[in-house]
Amino acid sequence: MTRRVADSPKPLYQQLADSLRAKIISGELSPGSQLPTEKDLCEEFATARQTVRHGLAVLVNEGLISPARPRGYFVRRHELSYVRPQSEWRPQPSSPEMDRWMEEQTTLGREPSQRISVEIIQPPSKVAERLNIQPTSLVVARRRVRYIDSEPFNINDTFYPYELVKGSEILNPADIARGASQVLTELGYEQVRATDEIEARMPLPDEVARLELGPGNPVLVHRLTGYTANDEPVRCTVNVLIGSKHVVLFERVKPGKASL
Amino acid sequence: MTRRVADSPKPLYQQLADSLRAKIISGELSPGSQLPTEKDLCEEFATARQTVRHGLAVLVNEGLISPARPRGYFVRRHELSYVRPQSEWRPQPSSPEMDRWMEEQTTLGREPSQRISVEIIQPPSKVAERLNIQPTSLVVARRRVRYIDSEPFNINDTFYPYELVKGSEILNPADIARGASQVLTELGYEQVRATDEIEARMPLPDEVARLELGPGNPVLVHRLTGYTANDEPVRCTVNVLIGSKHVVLFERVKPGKASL
DNA sequence: CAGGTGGCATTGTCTAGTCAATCCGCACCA
DNA sequence: TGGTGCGGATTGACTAGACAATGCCACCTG
Repeated sequence: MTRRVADSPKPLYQQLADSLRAKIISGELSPGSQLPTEKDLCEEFATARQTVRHGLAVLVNEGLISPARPRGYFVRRHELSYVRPQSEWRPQPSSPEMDRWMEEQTTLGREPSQRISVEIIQPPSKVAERLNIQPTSLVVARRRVRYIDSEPFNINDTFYPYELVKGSEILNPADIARGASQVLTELGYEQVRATDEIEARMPLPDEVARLELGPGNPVLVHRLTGYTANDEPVRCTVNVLIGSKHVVLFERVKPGKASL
Repeated sequence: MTRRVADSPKPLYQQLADSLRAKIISGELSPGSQLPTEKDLCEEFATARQTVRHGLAVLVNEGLISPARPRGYFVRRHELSYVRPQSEWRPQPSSPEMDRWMEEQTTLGREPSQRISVEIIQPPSKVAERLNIQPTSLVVARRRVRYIDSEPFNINDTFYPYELVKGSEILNPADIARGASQVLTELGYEQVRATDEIEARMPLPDEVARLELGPGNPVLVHRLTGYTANDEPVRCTVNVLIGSKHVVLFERVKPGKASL
C-alpha cells in the first residue's frame, strides 16, 4: 500500500528529509543534538523502517547529520579554520622547532601533529603537466597527513622534480623547520611566483581512507604550483582539505594601488 | 541468509561499489558509458535488488555515476571551467553589449545566458558581518543565475549597502555592460582591495533548486568582499559554483619581486 | 509520411520482516 | 571498591517481494 496521496507528489522519504532538514536549518535541532530514533520516526510518519532510513540517508549524504551507532543520529558540527596560501611569503616562524602550520595551530590552542613520508615516483598526470615534465621522469613526493587533536585534518602532498632536490634535506621524511621553500631558495631555485587552483569534489577512496571521511563530506582540493624568476616550475603541492573544516582566504589589491 | 563470509568483513553493497568504482577510475568504464542494469548486477553478485541499489547509491553520492531513468546508470562527465577572480581588475570588455562573463563564454564557443533579479532586503548574517553593517539595515541584493547551453552553471549574488547605491543603475535588474564595479567607482566608491573566501560544502535546498543539482554534487562557495581605499566594504558577492564544473584560479607574485 | 499510442525495459518507492554488530549502563560478583 | 559480564536499545545489512513512473521505440492509423 502506498501512503502517498495523489496531490502530494513528493515521496514520503523526501518529506521526512525535508521536515528534518528544515528543523536543522532553522536551528530547532542544533549542532550536536540528537535526532529521533528510526523507530520514533517510523511511528511519526507511519511508515516502514526502510523508508525512514532512506530519508535519513539523504541527510547523511547532504552532510547535515551523521549516525553514531548504536546511539542514534546527531546533527553535525561545522567548525572552519582559515587557510592563507599567501602567508608562505611572510616572515619565518619564530620557533625553530615547528613549521608554520604547526605553530599557527598551537597558537590557536589546538594540538597539531603530522605524519610525513617521502617517495620517489613518477608523477600523477596533473602534477607532471604543472611541473612541465614528462610523466615518466621522476619526482620526489613529500606526503603529509596533518591531524588536530588526533583527528585527521588535511592532506598535503608536495612534488618536486627529482633533479632539483636530490641529495637535499627535502628527501628526509621529517619536519623542515625553516620551510621547504627556504631549502629550494638555498638550492638556487627561489620561488617568486605561484598559481593556486581550487576545486571541490567528493573524495576518492584513498582520500577517504587517509582522512577517515564518511559520506556527505566533500573535499576542497588546492593545487599550488611555484615558479622561479625564470618561470620554471619548481614544485607542485596538492592540498586535500576536508570541506567542513577549511576556508581558503586570499587578499588582493588592485594593481597600481598602494598595498598596506 | 547472509552471503558475507566471516573472512571478508566488507558488506556486499560495498564490494559492489568498490568493484564498479575501480572500473570507473581505471577507465574501463569511461565517462558517458552505461553501467550494467540493476538486474544484471543482481545476477552478477547473486544478491537482492535492494543491495545492488544500496551499492549504486554509494557511487551516486560520490558523484561518480548518475541514474537516467529509465535508461540505466551512466558514468558522469566532469568538465571544468576556470574562474579567475583577479580578472575583475583587468581592462574592460571590448563589446558594450555583454558583461565580462558573457563575453568570455561566447569566446569559448558556448551559449551563455543569465537571469537577473534585484531585491532590497535585510542581509544574511554572513554578508552583514562582511559589509560591517547591522543585520537590520538594508542591502540591495543583485541575484543572478547563469546558464551555459541552457544548463545551470552558477549562482552569483552580490549585496551592496542600500545607502551606497540607491538611485543608481545597480537597482535595475538588467545587464550592466561596463560592470557593476565601474558604477561603484562613478558613485565615488572605487574598490581597490578585496578578500576572497572559498569553501566547499553540499548545497542547501534552495541552491539545489536554483542549480538543478542531484546528489553527489558539492558546491564551491566563493565569497568576495570589496573595499575602498578607506577600507570601507562596498560590496559582498557570494558565488555558488557547481563543483564538477569550476576551478578557481589565483596568481600570486612574491612581494618585492617584479610582476609581469 | 506524420502523428499518436501502447508495450517494455528500467529505475523509483515502499512494505514487513530477519539477523548482526555495537556501545552503554546496570546488576552482580569478588 | 572495582571489575566483569550480560542485556537492551539502536543502527547496519539483507531478503523477497509489489506496484508506480518514465522515456523510448516499434507499430499502427490516418
